[in-house]
Amino acid sequence: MSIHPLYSQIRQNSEVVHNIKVVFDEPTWGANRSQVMAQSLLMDSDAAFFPPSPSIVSLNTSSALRSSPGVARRASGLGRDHEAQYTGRNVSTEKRGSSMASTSFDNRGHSLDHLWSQPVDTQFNDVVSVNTVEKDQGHSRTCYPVARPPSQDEKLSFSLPSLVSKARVPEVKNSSNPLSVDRLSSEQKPTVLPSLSQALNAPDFRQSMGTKVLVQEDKVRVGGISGGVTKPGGEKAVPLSKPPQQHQTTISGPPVSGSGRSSFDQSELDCQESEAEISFKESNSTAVEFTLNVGTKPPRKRGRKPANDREEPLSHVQAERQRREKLNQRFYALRAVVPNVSKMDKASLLGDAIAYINELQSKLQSAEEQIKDLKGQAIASSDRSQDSLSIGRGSSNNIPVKDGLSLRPQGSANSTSASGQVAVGGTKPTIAVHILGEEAMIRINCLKDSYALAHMMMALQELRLEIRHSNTSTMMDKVLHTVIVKIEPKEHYTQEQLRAILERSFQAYRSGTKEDAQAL
Amino acid sequence: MSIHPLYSQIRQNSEVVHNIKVVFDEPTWGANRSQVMAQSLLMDSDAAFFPPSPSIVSLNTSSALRSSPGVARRASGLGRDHEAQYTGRNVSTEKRGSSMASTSFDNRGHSLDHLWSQPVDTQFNDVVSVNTVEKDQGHSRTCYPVARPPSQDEKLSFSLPSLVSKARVPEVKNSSNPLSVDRLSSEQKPTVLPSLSQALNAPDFRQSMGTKVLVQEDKVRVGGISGGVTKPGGEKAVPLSKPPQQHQTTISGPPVSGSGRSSFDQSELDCQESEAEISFKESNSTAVEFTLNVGTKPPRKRGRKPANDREEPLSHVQAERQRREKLNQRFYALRAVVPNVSKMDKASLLGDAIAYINELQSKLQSAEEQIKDLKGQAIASSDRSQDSLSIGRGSSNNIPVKDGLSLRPQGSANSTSASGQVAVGGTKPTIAVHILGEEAMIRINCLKDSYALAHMMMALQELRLEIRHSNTSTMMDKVLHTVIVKIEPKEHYTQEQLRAILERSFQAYRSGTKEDAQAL
DNA sequence: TAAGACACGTGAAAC
DNA sequence: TGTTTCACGTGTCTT
Repeated sequence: MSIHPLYSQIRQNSEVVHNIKVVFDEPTWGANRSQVMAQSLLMDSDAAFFPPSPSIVSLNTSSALRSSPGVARRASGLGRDHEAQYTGRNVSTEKRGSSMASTSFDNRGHSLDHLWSQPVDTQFNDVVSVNTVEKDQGHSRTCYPVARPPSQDEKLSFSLPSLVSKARVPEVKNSSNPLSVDRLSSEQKPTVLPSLSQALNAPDFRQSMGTKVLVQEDKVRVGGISGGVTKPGGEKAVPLSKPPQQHQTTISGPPVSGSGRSSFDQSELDCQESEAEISFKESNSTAVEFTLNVGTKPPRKRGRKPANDREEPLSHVQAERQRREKLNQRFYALRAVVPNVSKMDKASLLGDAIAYINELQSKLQSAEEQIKDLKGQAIASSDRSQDSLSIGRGSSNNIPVKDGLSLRPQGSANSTSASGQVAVGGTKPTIAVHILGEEAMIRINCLKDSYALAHMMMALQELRLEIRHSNTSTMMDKVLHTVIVKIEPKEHYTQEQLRAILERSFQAYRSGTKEDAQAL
Repeated sequence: MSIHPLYSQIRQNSEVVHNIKVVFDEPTWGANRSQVMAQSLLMDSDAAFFPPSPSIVSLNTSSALRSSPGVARRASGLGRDHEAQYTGRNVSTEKRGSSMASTSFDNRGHSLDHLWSQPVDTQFNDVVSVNTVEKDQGHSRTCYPVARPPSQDEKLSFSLPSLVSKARVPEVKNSSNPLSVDRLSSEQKPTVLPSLSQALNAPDFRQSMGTKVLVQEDKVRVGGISGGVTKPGGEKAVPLSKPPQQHQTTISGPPVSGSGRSSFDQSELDCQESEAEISFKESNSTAVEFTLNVGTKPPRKRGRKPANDREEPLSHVQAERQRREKLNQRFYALRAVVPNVSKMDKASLLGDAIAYINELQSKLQSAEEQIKDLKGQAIASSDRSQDSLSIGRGSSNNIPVKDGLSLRPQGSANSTSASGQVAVGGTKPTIAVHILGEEAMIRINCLKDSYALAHMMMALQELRLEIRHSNTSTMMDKVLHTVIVKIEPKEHYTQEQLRAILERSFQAYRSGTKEDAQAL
């Protein structure tokens, strides 16, 4: 084939940018992240993970109980780590392509992480990063820094002379002034850099942009071509300066091939004219991709997507980014739940998490065994006590007894329950009682409005059943209460008895409140 | 420069493998993994991570309560998915480089994953995977499928003609006969494939290996070079057949540069002769890396690391690989300890792990409380039985609730409360309110007997705050209620307001009931 | 077919 | 100083 000739030809243009891909995508990573973020992290896309229990709660409450120090340390560590990590990441991200960029973030306390998954319209980022991605830059450079055979045009589109990536500008790591640019950015689209080359060559242009738009600049030391790119503020970025060299500029419209699954996949199959082309691809949200191909090959058709291979990678990149983000989120969440993780790197984090899980498991196991033992013991003793010593202390234990009174079956007593939540009798809550040893698990399933828990609590109170643990979960319009109470050994109810009692007293309560309400 | 000449020169050899890196690493992913394996995984190099723990415990208990369907689904999926995923991954991994391989695993239930980190002597794997990694294969292919300029030798070492990767052999996904090879394999080291080429070209040689050694075969369609590699059964794999072409074989010794932090880092800086070299790198345990470089460049000095730039990237690559491996190990280990993880991808795995940890935490907490209670109770009862056990079974135990009412105030009665928690009015419960969005988290910390939850519920009911979630935990004589309520957007309380309201109404309740009680 | 998941190699950066 | 970690873009494969 004519590889040789082509090759030499290319060689002459060795300094030319073969392919420049500019991606305008918000970094989405805030410089400083706070605990808040951690929380938001937990609740992000898959809330499913954290079943009924709001993770936050468990965090503060249970873990606090369990290992406060760890938590505290974690918290501090978390903030720091996050910050460090994210800033780090941010920076690296910007730099990645080959040139540089700085980014700003809003410090509003909400994490930007979820931006990616955000429906776009709601979120706008002040951060504009112009990411010039030369595919295979690293590789190309590594392999053949100077010249490459043109063998395939499509290939060509990917190859980029390594030389390009050398010039770099000092980057702004933290744009300290976040300014509430979020909303503004969309308006600012017109503020485009005049020309790419200009942009690229002006190390400080960023300042001119103010906090609003931050552009990574690329110093592309290509033959004669300097691609101007900028201001993707809006959805549609407009290429201001066209590279001097021959090329067709193709601006692909809004995203066409969205994946559909992820909230944002503004993937787009921009046309890739093989020869010289500028494809401007902008994600439906903020990410804009600008591809400039100065190929040596015969001009590709201008139609949509030659489908050679370009478009794929694009949305692919986004998808991958998303995936990474999600994964990282999980890591942070994990960091949050595992005590003593502090700074650790991912591997260590995982290791710690595993160790922690094992620890918990073993502890739990031993605890359960212990419980079993104790219970067996208790039962034995209670049996004994029953038979013989059975106690009487009748009324016993409640100090607070005083209020206990209301218990009266006739719910009339406790007028206070104002709500009058018409807990209609119609939907009678179902009450299930399960007695195990000296504990009973009571489950009440009822409609949300019935305030069954309150009534139940009152009933339990009157019955002098000590509440060991309770849990309430709502689902749709139903609510499930689970209460674990301690039953005085002396009084052994059967499950059915207890259930009947509860139901009655519960009903009494309800009717009582209703009456009260009506009465009032 | 002499690029042209070089280029053409290379071109002639376009079909030649520029760089072949063969990594002897066991796939480490068993086709079918069992729980057992998980444990073994955990105990691998960092035993520290996994204390005494019986890893698999709670699966059925708590989760069943919470989300049985999900669990069920997951569980069922587990077997299948795991297999699929792992086999799939395995395959893909093998294939990755460019050529092919198949792998087998022992099905004995132990995973091979930990081989990497294993001290070798203890563990031997029957599984041998020959992984030919040509760096940048994908990239190279994309760019210049056929020929590349030799520009830099160092680059060269990484580049590999894409052509190579096409031929592929059917792979054995599941070696069905695991045979207890583990112990045997160490003995079998001698069983090496005679030559790489042979091994590579014989698609069925695997059968010959029997169940014991399974080799992924690579069909490297390189010019004349076929690299033969096999049988790493033992610690040190011995390169049997050397590629026909010129090359220096360098076998680097055991790992040199351990990171020190993680228990296992068999990182190693193998010497990388740039030109033609076979670097045999074997991790301290089982991982052996075999690198064959057929460069076009002038022979680099054979000394250690020319330090031009080759060693950096190389060891870097190695290090990164190692890191990834470690991370993956952790993932697998995690997969092992977390129940119901099934097929999940990494993100989901992490999510599940987090959920599981939360679950364990809460369970453990409640279990501990229970234990405490039980113990206290036991003590109390023993005390009681001593002191007062006398009494006959007074009213108690009667089914007929009716007596429940006996409740009559006058704390006098409460002698029973073993703890005698004088829930005096004195100890006012502390109420904390935290508003987040349209939800508020209310925490009440009070003495166990004060029935604060009942009161609080009533108060909330009156305030018409919808209860989203509630949780009650007891600890010693204290009880912590956590309630999450939904706040109607229209009525925006501040935290303090809400707190005050609650406190007031709560107090009112108490006094009210108290009054009632007194009144009665 | 298109989307998701993974591993890889690489540049940058932190301890 | 260098080892190690990280994120990224990409290719491959699976579903």
